[in-house]
Amino acid sequence: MRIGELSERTGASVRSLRYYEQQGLMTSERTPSGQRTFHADAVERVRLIQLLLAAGLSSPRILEMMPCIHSGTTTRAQRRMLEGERLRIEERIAELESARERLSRVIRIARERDEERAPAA
Amino acid sequence: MRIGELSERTGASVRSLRYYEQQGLMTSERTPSGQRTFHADAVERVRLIQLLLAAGLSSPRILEMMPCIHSGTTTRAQRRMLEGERLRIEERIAELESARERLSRVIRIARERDEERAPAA
DNA sequence: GTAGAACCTGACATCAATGTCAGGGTCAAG
DNA sequence: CTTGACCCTGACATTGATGTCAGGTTCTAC
Repeated sequence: MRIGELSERTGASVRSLRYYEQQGLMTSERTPSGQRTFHADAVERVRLIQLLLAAGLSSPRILEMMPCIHSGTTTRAQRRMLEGERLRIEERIAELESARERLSRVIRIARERDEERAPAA
Repeated sequence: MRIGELSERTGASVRSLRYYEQQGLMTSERTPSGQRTFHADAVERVRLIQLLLAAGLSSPRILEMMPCIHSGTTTRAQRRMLEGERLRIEERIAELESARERLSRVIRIARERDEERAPAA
């Protein structure tokens, strides 16, 4: 498929797809005229890239872990890296949960105030 | 206390504290010579700002919700805003959890491979 | 009073993925 | 052959909190 279709099917912008390729995160073949052609499994790969990018991993990091993901084989250093990234994600989740709790508290209190003024039941 | 002490006690850089003030997120008094002076409760406030910033809220948003947080009173629009931000945080958490699961799977598989090669027990 | 630490303002730099524009090929349908 | 949609490269812009530097003032301790 061409880049436009891949974009549509993944939700990634055409610009982003070209960027991913430039970062070595994915490959494409080219037609004689130079247009990119992607295999069907590129869809899955793009989704994975987006997932990891959204989790705050840098593209060099993602590049680094691509072989681990595909082969299931890792060196000790790679294992440490993977665990380090997972830890970072977990810390990030904890931060977000803490902020969510804070917001929920504010919302709950505001709701109680509101019901005081205009009892629901 | 002066800005350096507040920085130490909150972990926020002096630069950041000045920025928060500039964004209207906090206030300070000034000595006759122009140096900022903060009240003790500024520590709590900075921690709150950092919590919300870390959760991805913009400083105008945080500014907007400050009165809600302190008074517990909200307009309908504010309520919607608060709930919207909470939703965004929850979506973000879901993204991160999904990435964490993906990484955990990779790590687990790598571990199994490793134990095949060098059985632990 | 003097040295050094801490403070002030203002300005510019940073990071990384993405948006956007310019200028120009390619391709399918009429 | 022409039109319009799609593609190409390359370059510059964006975002927003924070880092950093310059040039200057203030405070503290000796």
